[in-house]
Amino acid sequence: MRISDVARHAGVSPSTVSYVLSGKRSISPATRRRVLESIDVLGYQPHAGARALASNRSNVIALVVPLRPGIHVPVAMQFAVSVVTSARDREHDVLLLTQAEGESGLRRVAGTSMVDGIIVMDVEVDDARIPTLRSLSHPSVLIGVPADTEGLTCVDLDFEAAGRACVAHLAALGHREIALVGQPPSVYERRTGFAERTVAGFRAEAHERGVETTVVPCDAAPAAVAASVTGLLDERPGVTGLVVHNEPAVAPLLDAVRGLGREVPADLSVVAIAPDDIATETSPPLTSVSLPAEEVGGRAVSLLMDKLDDFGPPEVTLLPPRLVPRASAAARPALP
Amino acid sequence: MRISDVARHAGVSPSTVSYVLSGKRSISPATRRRVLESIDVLGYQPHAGARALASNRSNVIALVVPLRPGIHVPVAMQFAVSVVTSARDREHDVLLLTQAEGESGLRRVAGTSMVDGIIVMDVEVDDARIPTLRSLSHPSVLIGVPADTEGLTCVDLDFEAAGRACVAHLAALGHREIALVGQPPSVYERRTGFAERTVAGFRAEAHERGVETTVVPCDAAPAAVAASVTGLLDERPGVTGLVVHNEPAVAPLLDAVRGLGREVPADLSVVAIAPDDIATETSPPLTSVSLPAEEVGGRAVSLLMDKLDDFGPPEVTLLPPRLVPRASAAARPALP
DNA sequence: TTGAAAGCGCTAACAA
DNA sequence: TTGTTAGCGCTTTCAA
Repeated sequence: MRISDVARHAGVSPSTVSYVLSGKRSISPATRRRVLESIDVLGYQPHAGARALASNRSNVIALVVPLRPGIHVPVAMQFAVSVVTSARDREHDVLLLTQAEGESGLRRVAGTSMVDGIIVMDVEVDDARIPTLRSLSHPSVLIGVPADTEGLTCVDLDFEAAGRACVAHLAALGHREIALVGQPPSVYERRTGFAERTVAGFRAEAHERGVETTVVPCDAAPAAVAASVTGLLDERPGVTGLVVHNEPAVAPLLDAVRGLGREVPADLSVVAIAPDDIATETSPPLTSVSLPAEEVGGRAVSLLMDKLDDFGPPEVTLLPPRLVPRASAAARPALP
Repeated sequence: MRISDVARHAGVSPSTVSYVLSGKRSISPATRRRVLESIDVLGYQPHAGARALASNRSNVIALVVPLRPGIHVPVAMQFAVSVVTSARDREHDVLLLTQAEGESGLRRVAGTSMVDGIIVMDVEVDDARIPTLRSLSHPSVLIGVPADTEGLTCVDLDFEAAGRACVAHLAALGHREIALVGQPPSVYERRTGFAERTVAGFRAEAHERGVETTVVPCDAAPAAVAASVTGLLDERPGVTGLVVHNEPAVAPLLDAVRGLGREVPADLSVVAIAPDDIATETSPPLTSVSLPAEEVGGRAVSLLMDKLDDFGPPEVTLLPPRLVPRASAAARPALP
C-alpha cells in the first residue's frame, strides 16, 4: 500500500496525494475530497522512513528523562507525559532516551536524523551535555536552566522567584526565622539548576526582609525526613516557618512535625513547592507554589517546534510562580 | 556525509561499507579495517530513515507505558528503563507511547513502519488492545498476561505462584488467618492481570492449606492505608499474617500497624510482593517476593527480538517467584 | 490547480 | 571477496 496506489484509486498523481496530506499547496475541494476518501477506503498510512528520507524530517523528537538518585520519579513522569501529549498534538512522536545514554546518545539520534530535535530534562548548572547540544545542528530545548544560557533555549518554573515567594508569604505572616527543607544532598552535589535557584531565591528574599534562614537538604525516606525535621527544630527552636521543596518528603514531614507535638499551622507554618496534587492531598492541604509540569512540558514542545520552523532566537522562559494559600501557613504564633 | 563518501574515502563500494556495518556478509580484515577507519575519520552516521526505507527495519520498538489511576509510577518506570536499556543493548531505540494514545496509536506506529515491534505494559484480563495487536503484522510482547493468550507472546512474574508462595510461607510459620492488602480498587475494577492472578494464587493456596483469608483492596494514600489496616484488624482480630501487594502502601502499612500497638513480626507477620529496594528499605526489612522489573523488561525485549528474527512460536513466560525471608515474618504468636 | 520525475541515502539481489 | 545497480516510498522542484 503506497502513495501511488492511493493516487491511482483517486485518479490523481502521487504528488497530489502528498500535497493533500501535507497541505503544502492548495488543492481543489473536489480533488481533496476524492483523495481523502481513497486514503480512507484503502487505509493508507505513509511510510515514516520514506517520509523522513525525502523530507529530512522524522517527526520524532527525543526526550532525555532523568532517572538518577534523588529524582522523584512521579514528577519527572508528569513532565514526560506532558511532553508526549503535546508532541502528539503536533504530529510528533517521542523517542525515549535515558540519562545513561549520555552525550553519545544525543549525538546518535541527531546524527542519524532519527529525531528532529531534543528535549533534555533535569539540567545541571554546568551540565556536561550542553557542549554536545551546542555542537549539534539539531535544535534542542532544556527543561531547566544552566549557568550559561548563551545560544540555548530553556524553559522552567522560575524557581528563584518561587523560593522568594515562599519566604515573602511567610514573612508577611510575621515569621522571623524559617527553614528550607530541600532536595536530597545528591541533587545539590551535582548542582541541579532548579534546586540551586530555589535556595538562592529563598536566601535572597529572606536576607532582604531580615528573616533568619536555615537550609536542610533532605533525603526522601520517611525516617530521614523525620530525622531532618527533628534535628532542625531542635537546633533552631525559633523556626516557625518551613518551606518544603521535596515532593516525597511532604507527607513524612507533616507526620514528623505532628509527632513532635506541633500543629500545622498553629505552631508551625509550612509552604511547599510541589505539584498541586501533592499539595492538596495532605491534611491540612498545603499552601504551595505549584509545579506546573504540564505547562512546562507543553512549552518545551512548542519552543522546540518553533525552532524547527526557524522562528525566533534562543530564549529563556521562566514561568512565574503562583503561590496558592491553603491551610498550612498562618500567622506566627505569639511568643510563649 | 553519506555512505558513498565513506566508500570513496576507503576506496571501496557503498555496498561494502553497508556490509561492514551490518555484518551481513564476510569482509576481508584489511577492507573492514579501512572502512571502519574511514567511518571514524569522517564521523559517518547512517541516515535512519534511509535505512528504514531500504531495509524495512526501523530499529525502533514502541513501548506503551501505563499511566493510569492506581499505577505506581516508580515501578512502572523500572520496567520502562529496563526495556530501554535492553533495547539499546540490541541496537534498538524506544518510542514512548502513552496509554492515552490507545489502539489508534498502535495502528499508527505499526502502519507507518515507524517501529518494528511493540511492547505493551499493564495488560488487563480482557485487554481492549489485544484484538488490535493480533491484527497487526508487527510482532508484539505483552508484559502481563490476559485471559486468552492464543497467538500472543507474554512475559511476567508468575503472580499466582507469588501469591501462593506468600501464603505458603505464612502457613508454614503457623498462621491460620491471613489477609491480602492489595492494589487500589481501580486496578481490580479494570481487571489488571497481575493483580487478579495474585489474588487467585493467594486464595487457592490458602484454601488448600485450610487457612482463612480476607482480601482488602487498598488505595495508596497513607490515610487510606491506615484506615484499611485498622478496619481489617478490627473486623478480623484473628488475622496474624498480612500479604501486601501494593508498593506505596508498604511503609504506611507498617506505620499503621505500629500505631495500633502491634509489633512486626512479633504480633503480626508481613510479607510483601514488591521490588527489592522497597522491601529492604523498611524497618524491619520485609520478607518478600521480589518484583524483578529488570528481568521482565529484558526478557520482553529479547522475546520481541526473537519474534523479529522469526524465532519460535508465541509463548507465555512466567518467571518463578523468589521469596526472600527477611525480618518481617515470624511464627504465629501464641494465643493469649 | 495539477502532473512528471528527480532525488533523498541506504540495502540487498545479482553479477563477477 | 567485492562491485553494480535497482529499488525502498515519499517529497518537492520544475513544468504545464
